[in-house]
Amino acid sequence: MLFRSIDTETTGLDPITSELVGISFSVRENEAFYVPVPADRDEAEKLVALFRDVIEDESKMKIGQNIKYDYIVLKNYGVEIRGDIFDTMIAHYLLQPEQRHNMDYLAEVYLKYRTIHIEELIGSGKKQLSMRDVPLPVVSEYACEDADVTFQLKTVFEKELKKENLEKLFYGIEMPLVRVLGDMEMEGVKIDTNALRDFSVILTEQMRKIELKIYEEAGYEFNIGSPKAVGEILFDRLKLDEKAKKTKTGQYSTSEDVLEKLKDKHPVVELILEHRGLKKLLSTYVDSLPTLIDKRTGKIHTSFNQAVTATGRLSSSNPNLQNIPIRTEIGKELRRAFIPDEGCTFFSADYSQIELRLMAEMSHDKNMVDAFLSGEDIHAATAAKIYKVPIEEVTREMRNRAKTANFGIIYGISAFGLATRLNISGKEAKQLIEGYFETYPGVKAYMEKSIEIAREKGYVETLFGRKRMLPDITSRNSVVRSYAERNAINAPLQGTAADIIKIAMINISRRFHQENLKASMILQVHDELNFNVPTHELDTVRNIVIEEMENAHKMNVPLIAECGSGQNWLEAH
DNA sequence: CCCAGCACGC
DNA sequence: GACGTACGTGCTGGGT
Repeated sequence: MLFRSIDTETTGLDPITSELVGISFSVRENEAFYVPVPADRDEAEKLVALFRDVIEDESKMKIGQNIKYDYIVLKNYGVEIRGDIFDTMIAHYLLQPEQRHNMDYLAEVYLKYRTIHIEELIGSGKKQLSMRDVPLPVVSEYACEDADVTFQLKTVFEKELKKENLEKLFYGIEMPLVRVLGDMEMEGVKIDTNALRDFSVILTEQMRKIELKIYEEAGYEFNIGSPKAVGEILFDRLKLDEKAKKTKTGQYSTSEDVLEKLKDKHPVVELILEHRGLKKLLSTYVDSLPTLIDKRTGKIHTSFNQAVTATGRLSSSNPNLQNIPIRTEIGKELRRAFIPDEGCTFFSADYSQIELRLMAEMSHDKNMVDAFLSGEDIHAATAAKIYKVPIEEVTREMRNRAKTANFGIIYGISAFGLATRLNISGKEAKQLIEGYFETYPGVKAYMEKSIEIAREKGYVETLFGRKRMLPDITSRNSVVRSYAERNAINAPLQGTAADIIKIAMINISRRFHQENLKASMILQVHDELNFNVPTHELDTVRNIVIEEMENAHKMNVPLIAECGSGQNWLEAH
């Protein structure tokens, strides 16, 4: 056989820390083998090594359900899954991005077969067993079933991928990316725990001071962390707004934009906002990141999920390293704690305006294409054209409005939405949009065409054929329909940007190996890549990364990548 | 254990 | 008249 499915049973969910319990294989339908792995680490590695020829055979395709997991676990035991791979989870993600992709579901839908669910073996909740405590015949049956089902799903999905024209995207981008992501996760990111400890002390002190001030100003003590309590204080007791906005559950809304507008009415409002910001910073990042450092590697290992988002982007979890603060002065300080290894430099590169460039590229709008070709500041150039002034005479206000309009366009704008964003009247917003479409008529046509395509086919596509289904595009409910229409505009742009950076990641990883570099890619944040680079390799790495990012896909509108380096993420950005 | 509300990123 | 800008993850409070 030219391919085989493989599945590992382990002691947990995290591939970095979990230990192998067994490995199952299948090479034909309705047949599978299970190899139990001893708990003793040395014994285990010896046993796994016996399967090196099978697992590392370049000529055999390896089939797996979420095979990045098995790749990481096995690599920790000294063997590396090589050869082409076929991930059934990701295959289904390309076929039905917004459905579920777990094996139990896939087996029921595509094979009409109900699998043994893991909870039936190890239970769930607090009193969950380890897979190691499950009797051999039971775990063997379960593991073999998984390998068999995965094998059978591959037969179904390879045909579907072909039928849906998704083969290039699957075999050319998503599958090569699996190992790249696995390597990134294993590499991890180093954290300066001393810096975080100091930062925590400062933030906690500040928060305590603000807390006391809040009680003083409000005249009451209440739970500042409870939106319900905050709403009652602001609106029932202090009566800051007679017709306060309520959430759908009937509670007062105390969201940032609501509080922002109440700032002038009472000094407590700004203090509450500050308190919230600090609390978020502490609980989500400063105090929690150190607890997530892996004892063995001394680093943080996120997991990059390749089958979650509706558009093709990656997501990051446990912890999410794609939402580390950058906007506020105090928040961005956190990035000082993300550091390179000894003797290394933190290197960061990001695409400049990739989604707007793709709007220019895909719409062929002459004015927008020219603006990018001439290398102008795109927001200033947009403002100059809308307000019909020379680019030198564009004010900050004009540029800011044009910038918001540019962002709005990518998301599928409405006049009301733009008005709220810019705090201007509906009429002014409408005029701004009209000016925008006069400036970029091709963009307007492209947006209409995207919606038209969605109506005709029921889905939209990226440049690389990634689909997003939009059944709601014909809904009689205008709210539901408008939502689908915005997705019809946004998904091809956001999704194509995701495809392009994935290509860049694969090519960068290949170049690093080819050129025997010790540098490693460690993070992806949608349009940004971060690296841990031995300092003497910095010039080489910079050239490779910029070259591969800018040439990931040949376009008429140039793709530009900008970069920086330093002793931490903040300095590099 | 689950959901709502909120806040962080792109 | 309501709705009102895409895509995510994590924490806390508060209900069951």
